Amino acid sequence: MCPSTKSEVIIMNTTIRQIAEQAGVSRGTVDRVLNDRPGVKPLVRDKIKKIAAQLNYAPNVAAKALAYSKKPALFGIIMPPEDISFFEEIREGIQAAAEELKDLGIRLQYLYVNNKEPEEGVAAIQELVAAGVAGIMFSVMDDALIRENINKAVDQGVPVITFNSDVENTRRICFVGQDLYKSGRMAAGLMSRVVTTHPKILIVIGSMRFQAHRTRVNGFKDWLTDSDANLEVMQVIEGYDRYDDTLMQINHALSLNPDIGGIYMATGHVGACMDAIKQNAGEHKIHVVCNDLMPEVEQGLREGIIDFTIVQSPYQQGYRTLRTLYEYIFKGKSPESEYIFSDTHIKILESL
Amino acid sequence: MCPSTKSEVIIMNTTIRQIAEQAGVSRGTVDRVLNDRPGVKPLVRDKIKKIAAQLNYAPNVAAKALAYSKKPALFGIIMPPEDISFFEEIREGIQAAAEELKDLGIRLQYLYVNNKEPEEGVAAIQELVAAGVAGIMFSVMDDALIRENINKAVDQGVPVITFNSDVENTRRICFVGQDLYKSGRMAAGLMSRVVTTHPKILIVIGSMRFQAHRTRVNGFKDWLTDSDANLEVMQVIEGYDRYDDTLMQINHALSLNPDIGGIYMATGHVGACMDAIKQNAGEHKIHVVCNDLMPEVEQGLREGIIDFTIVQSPYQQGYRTLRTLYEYIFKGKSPESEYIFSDTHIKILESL
DNA sequence: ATGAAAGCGCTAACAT
DNA sequence: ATGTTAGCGCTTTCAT
Repeated sequence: MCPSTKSEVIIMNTTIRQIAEQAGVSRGTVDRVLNDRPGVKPLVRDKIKKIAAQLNYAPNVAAKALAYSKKPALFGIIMPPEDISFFEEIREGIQAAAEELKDLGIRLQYLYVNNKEPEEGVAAIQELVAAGVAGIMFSVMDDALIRENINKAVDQGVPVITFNSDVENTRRICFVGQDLYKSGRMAAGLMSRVVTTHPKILIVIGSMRFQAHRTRVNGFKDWLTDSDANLEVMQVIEGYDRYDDTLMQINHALSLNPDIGGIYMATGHVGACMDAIKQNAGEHKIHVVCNDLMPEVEQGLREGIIDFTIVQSPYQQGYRTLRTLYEYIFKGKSPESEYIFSDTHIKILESL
Repeated sequence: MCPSTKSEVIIMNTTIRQIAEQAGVSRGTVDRVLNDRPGVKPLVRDKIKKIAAQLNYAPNVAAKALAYSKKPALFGIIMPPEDISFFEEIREGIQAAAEELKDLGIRLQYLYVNNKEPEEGVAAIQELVAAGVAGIMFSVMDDALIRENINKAVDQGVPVITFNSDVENTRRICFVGQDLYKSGRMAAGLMSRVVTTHPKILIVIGSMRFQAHRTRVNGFKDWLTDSDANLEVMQVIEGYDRYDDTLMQINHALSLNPDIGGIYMATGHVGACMDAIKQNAGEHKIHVVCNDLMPEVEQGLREGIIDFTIVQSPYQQGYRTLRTLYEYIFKGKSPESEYIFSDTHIKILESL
């Protein structure tokens, strides 16, 4: 037999028993220290912590899971109602992770809150903390009240991970979500490949007041600056996610500039955009690049109105958030980075 | 507080103890039956199996892991050497899954074999079976000798999953790999979006004798038939993965047809293709769509020679294969389908 | 052929 | 403040 190489790594993990022996205490005491439970003299506590660090201790998750199996740790999830298609996909990712962690001592508690009222989000956090959750996954729009309560939860020993939309300037352990800037850049790159004859571009968003919307626009514009493509952004339309406003403004822009060759629907009402294009069908094709994969977008791809859509792997966001929280709580492993970006992918009709 | 819905599912799993009680035997006997160990009267065996099925028994992985922790189950991995970039990514996926399964009672054993000699693959299988592996991940080119030995392993109770390249007509439990046909279709869809003025297309592959290569070509051509795009495949070039052959043939084709507007590098020597294009630079741009993300492709994207590349998530292939094998062995869960396709994604320069 | 029991690493309840 | 011990569900060894 030829160059068939072998590799076998035996990892003998350290146990609390070993730590206990080295420290000259019982395993109960070690357990107390390692899980920040009260009732240990500070001096002993430090000693044990030092030994644990030295021995590179990491808990055995199987053993932990088994011990927890009668009374699993509760993981709280706060997010908008299921009937939003984007969040449904996130939820599928969460469920997939939960399935893998099924026997590993965890239980989920979903709390669906309206994204508009911070008070609901606050109430949800408090309810979960009171219920004794081991950690929280949180996805509600930023707000001072929310920030305050996230920090309060953390102070009470309940780690929080934000996902999909971040709540910055808090002590959440990390954020799992999309790379908005990158998606803006990719949109520009795609646009430059399909828009050849009519280089004037329209960008449509909800509002420049939202950081998320601005970031995509910045990504798009920065790409134009960096590249030598001759595309030109005519106008950034704010449609406030309303059909009428969006339709009217796009109509207006298109009638004023019949030579617009592309529209980047960064956010906002896709249906309105598609209708506007239908109403203004001219001699040349108007190319459309947008984000996410809502039903209207799928429809647009099928009709050939939308060329590309850039998706942000919502499934992956759900999956990674739960797993990251699990690793943090059960293995004491902090995420590598404060920002965990989900993959940014391009989809066309043939991808479906 | 408003419409905040709750959901909490408590899953009380059945244990071998319960089965033992219901069957009026000891847990040891149940364990023997459930793991197909010898030493149980057929009558008792059937009874226990029936009860287990009725109670919808599934083993608790944490408990199983803990019991195995002193002597973890060995998972064998047979694949081409690490220094192939595609397989390195697959390996990263395998390692990521292994990391998650770290405390769950498994250990990996890699065997790197040359993809060209079936005998090496056979020897590897036999070596692993002799070593007492619990299951095998296998990725070596199809061959009668290989097929025979895969079946032999299965007969000896060692489940096999093929990945990346399948070995058909065997009793492997499933195949994890790319959807070649789909990637061919997507390539055609992309081509139609960027090739506008010069609709003649060249397809370059290694050889039509390989099913994998044919399948992509078929996907591409079928898409053309189904759509009303006016693209036309001029020629399918077989370059046998050799630089010289590929370069010469493409050069020949391009000089004969200066109006070729696109090349689909389905497989084969990308570097040769890029050089041919440089040597034949004409008035119009020749658009290139290819597969995978080898270093040359990345280079091509940066130079603007390649428009799109379609990737098949090798990382995901590695990850999913190991997890699927684990679920099969430790949870007794068969994959939903015989074919598990990794995601097919489009990448552009801005994706990198 | 089958039963009994020890042990895997950790938690939690009880004892000191 | 700290030690002791009984599980958690499964595997495995030793008895019967």
